[in-house]
Amino acid sequence: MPELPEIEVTKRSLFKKINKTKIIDIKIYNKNLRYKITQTFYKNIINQKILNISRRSKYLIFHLKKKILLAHFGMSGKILLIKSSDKQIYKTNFYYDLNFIPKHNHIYFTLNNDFTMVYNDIRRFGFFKIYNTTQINNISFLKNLGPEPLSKKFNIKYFSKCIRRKKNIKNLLMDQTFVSGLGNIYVNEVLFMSKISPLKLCNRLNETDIKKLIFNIKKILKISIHKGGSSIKDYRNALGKTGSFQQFFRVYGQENKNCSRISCKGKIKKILICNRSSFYCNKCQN
DNA sequence: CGGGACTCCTGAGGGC
DNA sequence: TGCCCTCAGGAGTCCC
Repeated sequence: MPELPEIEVTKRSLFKKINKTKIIDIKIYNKNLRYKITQTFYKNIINQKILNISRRSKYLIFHLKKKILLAHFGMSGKILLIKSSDKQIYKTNFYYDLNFIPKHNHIYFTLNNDFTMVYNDIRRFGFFKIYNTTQINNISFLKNLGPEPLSKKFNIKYFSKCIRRKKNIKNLLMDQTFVSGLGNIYVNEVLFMSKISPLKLCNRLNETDIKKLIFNIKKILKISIHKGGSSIKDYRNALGKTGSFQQFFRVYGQENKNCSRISCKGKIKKILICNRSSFYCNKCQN
């Protein structure tokens, strides 16, 4: 599920429902995520209150009383809340029945307000890790991340400093140390909106290009968050609702279709860049 | 430094 | 129905 908008939408629904609650039970059904769940996982976070829930890039951060619980969803991870006393609303599909443990539900966190937070991840590329609160500024996964794309730090001055590298723009935008939170879908859409080829080299971008890229990155992320993220296969927010931004994709997954720009007679092409699919219009993206 | 190939893992979908 | 192949929102490593 995992690019910035989907994590942000998940964070917001979690914040609304389980912030300030206490973790009163943890059940681990599969320890083998991206990193193995350690023996001390349970004892480190049991009976701790969730003081805050935040997001950095594609990471979710649970600020507990004594620990930091860091989560990353990989390619297919998601978090779902089950409310045991309100099955009428929340038992909308197989993820939601507390009496049946589906194959890919790996961790259940029972909270003291009747909600259970379930981590589901088909491919198990996601992970949970625990840190001491004093380590918050020293977490390796967070330390090297570039600025948040929606922050003021991500501006023309910063961008201009980074484009002297002889690298293509697709890879620069995918590089989490340059800007953190963009993934394959949104990079494709941003480049289309900016009329820039994914293969264009960074050192050939002019100031207009940079302005367009920054503007479209911020705009597309904001719209997607507003639409509840993109549900391509089965992304849901923590309350089981799908997002709708996938209806607005103009290039991602649109191979061989005509370009959606009225005046453009181009076709959407698919190429591989660093083994990831890149979709672009062969006419209007240069 | 940069990028291509490959890895982790499971499931969906297409072709035959 | 079944088998085989390719591909998928991430990200790290190895190699040239």
